[in-house]
Amino acid sequence: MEEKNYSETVLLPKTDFPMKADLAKREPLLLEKWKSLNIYQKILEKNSGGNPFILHDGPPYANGHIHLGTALNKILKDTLVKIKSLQGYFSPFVPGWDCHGMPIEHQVFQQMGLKDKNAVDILSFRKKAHDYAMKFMAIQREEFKRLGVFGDWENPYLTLNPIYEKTIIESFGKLFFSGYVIQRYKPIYWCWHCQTALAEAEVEYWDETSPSVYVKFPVKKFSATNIPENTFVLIWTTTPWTLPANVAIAVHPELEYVLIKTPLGNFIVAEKLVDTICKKLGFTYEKIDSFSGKQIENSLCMHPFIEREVPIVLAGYVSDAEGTGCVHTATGHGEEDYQTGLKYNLPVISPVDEKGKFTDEVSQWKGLIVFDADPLIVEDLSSKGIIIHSEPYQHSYPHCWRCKKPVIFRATQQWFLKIDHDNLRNLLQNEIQKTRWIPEEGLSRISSMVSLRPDWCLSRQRLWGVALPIFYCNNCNKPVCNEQTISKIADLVGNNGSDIWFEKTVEELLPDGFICPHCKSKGAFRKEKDILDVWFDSGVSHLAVLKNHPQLQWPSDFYLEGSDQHRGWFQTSLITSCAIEKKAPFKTVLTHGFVVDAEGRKMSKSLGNVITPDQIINRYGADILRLWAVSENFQQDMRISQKIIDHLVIVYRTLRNTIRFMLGNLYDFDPETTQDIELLEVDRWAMERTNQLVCDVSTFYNDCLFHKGIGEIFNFCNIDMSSFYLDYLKDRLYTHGKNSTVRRAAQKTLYQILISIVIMLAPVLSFTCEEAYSFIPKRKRESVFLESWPEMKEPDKKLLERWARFFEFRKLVLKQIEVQRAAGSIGSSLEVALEIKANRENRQFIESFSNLTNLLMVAECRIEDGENLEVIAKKTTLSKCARCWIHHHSVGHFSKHPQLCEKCFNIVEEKYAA
RNA sequence: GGGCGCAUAGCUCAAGGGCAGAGCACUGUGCUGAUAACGCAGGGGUUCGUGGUUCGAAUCCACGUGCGCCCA
Repeated sequence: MEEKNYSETVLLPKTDFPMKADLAKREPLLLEKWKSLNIYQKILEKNSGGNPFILHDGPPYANGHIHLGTALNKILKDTLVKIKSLQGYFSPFVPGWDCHGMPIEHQVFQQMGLKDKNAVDILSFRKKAHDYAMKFMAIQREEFKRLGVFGDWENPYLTLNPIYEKTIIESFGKLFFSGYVIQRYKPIYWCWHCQTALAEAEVEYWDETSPSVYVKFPVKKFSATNIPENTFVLIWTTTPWTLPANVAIAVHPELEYVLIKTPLGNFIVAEKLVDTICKKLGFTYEKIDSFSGKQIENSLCMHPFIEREVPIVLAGYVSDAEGTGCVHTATGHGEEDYQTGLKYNLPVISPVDEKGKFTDEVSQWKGLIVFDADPLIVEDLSSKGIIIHSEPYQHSYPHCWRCKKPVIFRATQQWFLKIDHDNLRNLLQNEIQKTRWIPEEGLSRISSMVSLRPDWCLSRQRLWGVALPIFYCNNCNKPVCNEQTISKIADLVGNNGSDIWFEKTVEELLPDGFICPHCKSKGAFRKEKDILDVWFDSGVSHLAVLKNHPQLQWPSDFYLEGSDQHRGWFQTSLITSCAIEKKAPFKTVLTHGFVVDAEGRKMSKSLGNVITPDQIINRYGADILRLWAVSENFQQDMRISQKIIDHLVIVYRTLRNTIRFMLGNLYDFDPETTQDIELLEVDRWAMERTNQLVCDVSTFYNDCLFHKGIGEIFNFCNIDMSSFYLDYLKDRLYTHGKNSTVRRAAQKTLYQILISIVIMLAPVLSFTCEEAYSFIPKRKRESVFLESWPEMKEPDKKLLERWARFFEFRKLVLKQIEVQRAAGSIGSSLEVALEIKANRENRQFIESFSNLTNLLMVAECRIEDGENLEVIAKKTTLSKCARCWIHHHSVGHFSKHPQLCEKCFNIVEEKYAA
């Protein structure tokens, strides 16, 4: 018999949506499309009447290329904004950059080959720093666009824009006027050789040998017990030159201290260190008494060689690992000492000038560089019996990164924002409570930080930033900052940029005829030399951006940053906002973890485990990177590795193929003509399952559980669609009449499902969904992003439960088929004849499904009464239809087409007739 | 050293006192009309470790280990 080729009579899928994604090549084309469409503005126009959803972008630093962390952050923001936009919210996204600050200053310094900061021409330096920041802003902007992030890229906010800088000045002014800003001494790293302040990052640590000394402080008043005459607290230090600045002795509240009697007098030291000390000093001792550190708090000693009372204070950082357990405290020469000093209201003494020389206050060693004075101090005090032991000591010590000389801590005047002024700290805490933190741990994290945080030091001794808008009267030396001066400077800066402070003279910066508000002098003034901490720049972004941009509003709905910003931007924003507006600038704050490698270690050059965004984009496409960003739970650390990427590529292919299959079967579909077509029960199941999916995904997305949303979509495509519904539909789509109800009903269902999936995936797989969308017939908006979110309908639970039971039954059937397949008796399930034995209830259930053989994709299904439920699979005896491949008793009944079943015979006849 | 987290199959994640589960990967296999595609089945676990509470612990508690963020 002649084998006819019926393939050409079968309605196979057709689509130009390629199976191979080729994202690295195709994505740039879609970027072009979005650009020419002006998609960002179109979306805003579409949603102009919708409720606003304002996500305020935290500004990345305009230095270097983006890394996976910055990419992750922007992708998450973009995904959320796209979801909200599709849901109809008016959701403008104004990206920003942090442009001032030290890293750029460093880079420019190196580029210019400069050695001495004091010799720099400030204005030409700032011009270069400006250009540097703008260059990297432009680079990062292109990199963010390449990720498929939508936003107002042509009008980003930059902390170096004059209009932004104006807000910085005005905000500082407001804080100053309401009393938040104060000036106070604080120790900072200081290089006496370069005569400059150093930032933490400009200090290098390496080993150095210093004189370590044991110094006795006579006790004047003791709070714990009665003590004998001639009692001393013994301290230990490796910086003898700081002894003149000693203002206190710190002990640990929980440590045990002892009073011992020795040939050299009675000493108080930590109990654990007694033996070591006495051995080192070469004397025997007798223990007289003991007490906790807490008990001796507020005792008084005398400074050993200066007329000064020295209290005993408590500090948690005191340890009994070495020394004496009693810590020499010089508030002007150490950060910890300084913090302790703030708690106990100790004076800040720092008798050292900018050249590292002792001032007049230290008459014995005045004019000597402190390190040169060290041996003299040791010699002199030893001879007086004040130092009772000294020896060289090797330890890690900070050095200037430029001249490599050991640095000192030196107290200088700095400006602070007082956290406890006007009940600010409590307001911060209240606003923290009112904010929604995702994950919830964020609340306790920031709350505990705020409860302990010190005042905010606003001044920096640097070049690249906004100058502190403060003058000093040359007559009374008092700082001057009021409405008049701020108003003038704000205008000047707003019109000319912050360089104006360095360009103009004091007279030009001050209002005409300005009189010192303190001493009424009309005389000369001088400018503050320090600039504002860059964290202040970004900390007022909510004011500079949300209040000035016509499409935005204050406060914002959402902040979304890495978890490190609990200390950084969240806090600085909250502080400026609460101090100025008495309210938080955000309603919800979401944090994500950090990008780490396969083993959970952070990425670093030294570990050699760095993966860059462009490596992934160039090889796999931005959609793969976007899929990664939302596939893991970003509230924890985010792992990435080749293995993970390979896995994502497979996930992507599955999603793409599912979409492609649906598209391929809709090539001749027109939703207009099928409105009255009635769905089969299985189609209604698919629709209800889709309803359920839309509800679940929407809920997950709204809770920012993107990975769960994506997981739901993936499982739906994989399990509900690929494994069952699509496989089952092939017969209806391929072999039934082109316009038959069963085929059109299938298409009508597929069309709805496809649109739902493509829209819900678009915020993540933006490129792929945009591409796929353009192939959906009769859906001719310019972009998938101009669509609306699928309608959330309550799914028909009863129907879904009925079908869940059907799938249990199907599983049983599949298992039996596999048994036969393994035995070699059958191949395709279409060859299977099922013999089912079922009790009444089960039988009724199974028989309630029409077209059971189609649903199970088998040839025959015979049901008999039996116990419970039993399925046996056998090979069918029926003949296979050459066209639809279904085994059917009608095959062979038609002499004209002896290989066809009745259904196919009719279709083929009709076709040939037509 | 301190604060806040995290640790479940090779990978990404569920289960929050009651039989440790899904998808992918892997292995076997079917189909050849989604074809560099698709279907079916299978193997795979010291739930980071130690101790405790409990009839019962991946789950609650304590200690420890490793990792991350922040601080010192």
